Order: sequence, then structure tokens, then C-alpha cells
Amino acid sequence: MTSESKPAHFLQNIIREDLAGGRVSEVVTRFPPEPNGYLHIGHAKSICLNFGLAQEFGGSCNLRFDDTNPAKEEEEYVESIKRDVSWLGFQWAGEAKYTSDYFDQLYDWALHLIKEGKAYVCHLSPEEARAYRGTLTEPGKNSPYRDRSVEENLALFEQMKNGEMKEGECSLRARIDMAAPNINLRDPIIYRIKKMAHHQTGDKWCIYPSYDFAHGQSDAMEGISHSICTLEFEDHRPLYDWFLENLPVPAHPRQYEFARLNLNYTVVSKRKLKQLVDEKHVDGWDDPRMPTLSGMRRRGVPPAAIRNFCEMIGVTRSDSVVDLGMLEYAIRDDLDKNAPRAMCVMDPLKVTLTNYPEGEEENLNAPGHPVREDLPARVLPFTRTLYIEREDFREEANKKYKRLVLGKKVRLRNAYVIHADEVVKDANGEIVELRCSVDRDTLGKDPADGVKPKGVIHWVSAEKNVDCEVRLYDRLFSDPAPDAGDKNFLDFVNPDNLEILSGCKAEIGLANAEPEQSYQFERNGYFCRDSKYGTVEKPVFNRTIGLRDSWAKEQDK
RNA sequence: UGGGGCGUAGCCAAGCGGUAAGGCAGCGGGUUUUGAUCCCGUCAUGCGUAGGUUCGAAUCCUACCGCCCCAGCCA
Repeated sequence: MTSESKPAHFLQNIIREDLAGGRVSEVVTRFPPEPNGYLHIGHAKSICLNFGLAQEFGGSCNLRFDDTNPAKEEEEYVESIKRDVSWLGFQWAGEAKYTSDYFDQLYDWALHLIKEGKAYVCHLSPEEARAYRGTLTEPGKNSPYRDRSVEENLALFEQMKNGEMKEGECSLRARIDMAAPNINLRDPIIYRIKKMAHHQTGDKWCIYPSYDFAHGQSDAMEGISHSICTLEFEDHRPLYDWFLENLPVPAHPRQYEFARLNLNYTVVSKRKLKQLVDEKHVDGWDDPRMPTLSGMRRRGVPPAAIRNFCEMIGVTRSDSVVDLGMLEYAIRDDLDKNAPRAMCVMDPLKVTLTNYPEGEEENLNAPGHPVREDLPARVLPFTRTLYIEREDFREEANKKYKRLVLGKKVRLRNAYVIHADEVVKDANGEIVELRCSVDRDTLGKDPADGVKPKGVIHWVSAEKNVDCEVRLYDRLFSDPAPDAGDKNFLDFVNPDNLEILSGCKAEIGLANAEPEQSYQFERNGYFCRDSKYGTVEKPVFNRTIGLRDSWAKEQDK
């Protein structure tokens, strides 16, 4: 720890004290997703927290699929979750675990509660149970089945397990306190009947434990020292503790809650994400505009950027909304340091260098990165005809415009200084070509007259380049809180969230770009080859994020 | 109107009785063959509000206000 390191957050403080005071000898955490959907940026915070804490304190972190509800869960998600956690850069301890691994033990513990008179089979229908539960301000009433004998409960529970009861006909409930102000303590259901195959246990069971009955005991079995979850589970903590106190568990882990991540301009609810996919607002769960980890991966977001972002935003108990700009900063910060540089002209304007011999070609060397000397240099073929960005030329402009102007000079990035001599237009007055002259004595040095061009623009050889398609993504929603209150988030889908450019010309080396390998297209932004679309001859590049653009800001003034 | 939480700058967030860290965004300037990066400067007489305790309060006490979560056989 250096003097300039971040101050510790409350969980780090708690762990430090637990370790120092001997309450725990080793830190064991767990990331417990339900395999019912794809992981998103919100999960990333939890992953980084749980795995990060284990790493920081020399402990370990389990990956545990919280699969107590076969109606909602699928094997497909198990695989995608493993892939995403690994991609983020974390390794779970041993094999991935499943709450369903513990169904036998959980069943025995249910029996234990029954024998202790602390659980009973209740034949109230779901509707009746709701009525008996009371309300937020009124206590509930005891179920008429609450005082069944141990023997009767044992027999009935056996029948439940054997499939002799119908779904919803009855359930096993903990016998706690129907008048408790905390509704979770009003005889919560701990086993329900679901005549349904489970993706891990097949048709072995037709009764399944509830989250509350499964989670703490699973933690205990795994020797979890700190069971970290989000704020909405805070009210469940007394119940978490009640089970651990009333069952012969090997340990009593403690639950701590933190505030989940909220990001403006972003929705992460599974239902809404699914709707975006189903209604074709996006191209799938891994669409680069999606806040899913698979979408961000495809878009070119480096996992380290997500980790740093999670580090930046901190861990607290206050419900807050993080500005998307922070995520964008973290992405740019990582990419600036690590992405090799390249040039790509999005909207090509042909330039002919009238004093450059036809058929001549030379290979110019360009660094792979302005400061990272470990990144390999590249070779740029320079020829008589080139492409520059259409918006990098004006027939006339004031001094603020630092690009190519008719009759003036500009530096071609990593190459020569050129002078714009003449504009060629078509019948409609459209500029179709620029005729320029090149100063061959300007490679790596200023012009002999000592007049240094103010601007530098990117370019690509018109004779040797990669024809490609470029996809420019913008934020998915135009409203900072698209799902706040009673708004319909679909009303705020940003109509300009995707712009597809074709006929873009990238430097030749990009022909071999690999998906997920990020590049900075100089003066433009960060890009990576798409893993889904494009061909060998004509790749598709996704813009991860643009460079900061103070010129655009200046122009808006 | 029951229970559980949370209120420090536009946003995130330190602070734990000794006179408001840091980051993002913003603004101003410098360097620059990327209008990027980098560097420098600037940005809360103020900590939800009102009282009180104290030599001294964001920190302690009291009251009030605002926001979030809970009435699935979901997690």
C-alpha cells in the first residue's frame, strides 16, 4: 500500500478487522449468479468485488450457480457465465459449484427443522397464504396448519418429495413469527413443489428449496467467510441468520450488503434487455450496444477497463447512479495505453500527388504506439494516389481549422507534408479529387522553409488498403434514466445509436486484424474487428469508443 | 401508516470531534507529426434541513425532510 492508494471501503475494513481479530482465518467469497440470463456490467461490479476481495486478502472465491428454480434456469447460461467471468480475468476456486449440489443436505436439514418443530407443511394455497401474511403495516395470521405434529409433517413432506402432491397444493414453511415486522420472518416458504426437470439434477426432485433456505446453508457448506450481496437482501439477513442458528451447520458465515451498480443511459434488467433483443432494437444479447459482458467484449471493451471502472466507482451502501462518462473514461484510459495505432479513412477523398512519380511506391515506417516501444512498428505503403478524410479538407477556412485548406499545407501523419494546389469537382460541384504536391524533404522533419504546418491528418494509400465497413455505435438510449418512474424505456431508444459506413479504407496491415484486438484509428477512436459480421476480404470494424473530441466541443460553441 | 437502509460538488467517493482527500465531468493554460495522450492550474466558507452539546461538529444528540428496498410457492 502506498500513500497515494485508494482508501479502503467498508468491506475491506470489515475483512481486515475480522482477520486481525481472528473471527476468520481465511477469506472465502463467492459469486452466486442464477443461470437465468447473460451477465452484464452490473454483475461485473459484484464479480470484481468478490473475486477482488479474495485476491487482495489471499483467499479464494467460488463460482456458484444459484439454481434453485428449474423453471427459470438453463444450462446455456451456465456456459456463458463461465466464459464471461473468465474473460473478465478471474479464476474461481476448484470446479464451478451449484446450489443443486447441496439438495440432499438441504433436504436433510429441512427434516431437521421439522423434527425440531420449526417447520411445517402448510396447505394454504398461494392466494390464501398471501392473505394470511398480512400487510406491511398489519401483522399476519397463523396458518391453520401451523401446529401439525412432527409425525404428520414428516409424512406430508415425504409425500411432497415423492410427487404425491400437486404443485401449489402445499409447501414447507419455517415456523417463525407471523407477526414479525419483517415480512421475511412471517413463516417463509422453504420448499415448494415444482414438477419439473432440473438442468443439473434431472428428474430426481420435484420439490426445490427456496433461495432463503438454500443460500446461507450453501455458504456454510462452502466455508464462505463473507457472503456479499446487494442491498435488497438486507431484509433477508435475519432469516439467513435464523437458519444458520437453527441448523447443525459447519459454520456461520456473515452476510454483508452493498449497493448495486446503476449506470445512467443504461438499462440492465433482464426483461428489458430481452425485449430489446426480441423486438430487434439490437442484434442479439451480444450486440455491441448491449451492456452485457458479451456485448462489451464484442464491441472491443477490454476486461481491464471494466475492472478499473469498478475500482473507480467504489463500494458503498448508498444507492447511486454512476455517470456513463466514467465507464467511457476507463475504456479510453486502457485503450490509449494498450491499443496499437492504425489509420483508417472513413469518408475517402482522393488525393493525387502530381509531383510523385506514377508507379512509384515506398514503404514508410510508423510506430505501433507513440510511447509503447514494445508494440511492433508498421509499414505504410505511400503512393501517388491517396485517400484523406473528406472533412479534413476545406476550400477556405479560418485559422482555427488546422487541416488541409486549398493553397495551404498539412502534414500527413507519419509521412510527408503536402500542399493543396487544385480542387477537381464533378458536374454537381461535388469535390471528387484533390491535386496536391508533396514535399519529399519533410519525412521526420519540418519543411526547409521552416514553416511548420499546423495540422496533421491521417491518410491511406489509394492503391494498397483494406476496404472495410465501419460501425459507429452511440449510447443505446437518449435519456439518462430511460426506465425511471413509469416511463417506457423503448420510447428513449436513441435513433442514432448505430451508423454503418461502407467503403472505408484502412491501412493494409489491418487485413489481419483479429476480433477483440483493439486498435486506435488515429484521430478517430478505438476499433476492433467484429467477430460476427464481415469477410476475409472485407472486414467489419466496430467502434468501441471515440477519442475525446475537443474540436467538436469548440465547434459547438 | 410497519420494518430495513441511504443522504458530502453536476456524477462517483474519502472523512469516524481539530477546521472538506481523490476520481469523472467542466473551465483555463502548456507540450504534441493524433484537435488524442500527457502536464499545470481552477472547481464545496460547505456536508439533506432546523435546533442542541462542545473552545471546536460533516463527524455526537434531538426533531424534521427527501430517496431506495420489503406484502413471489423469484433470486
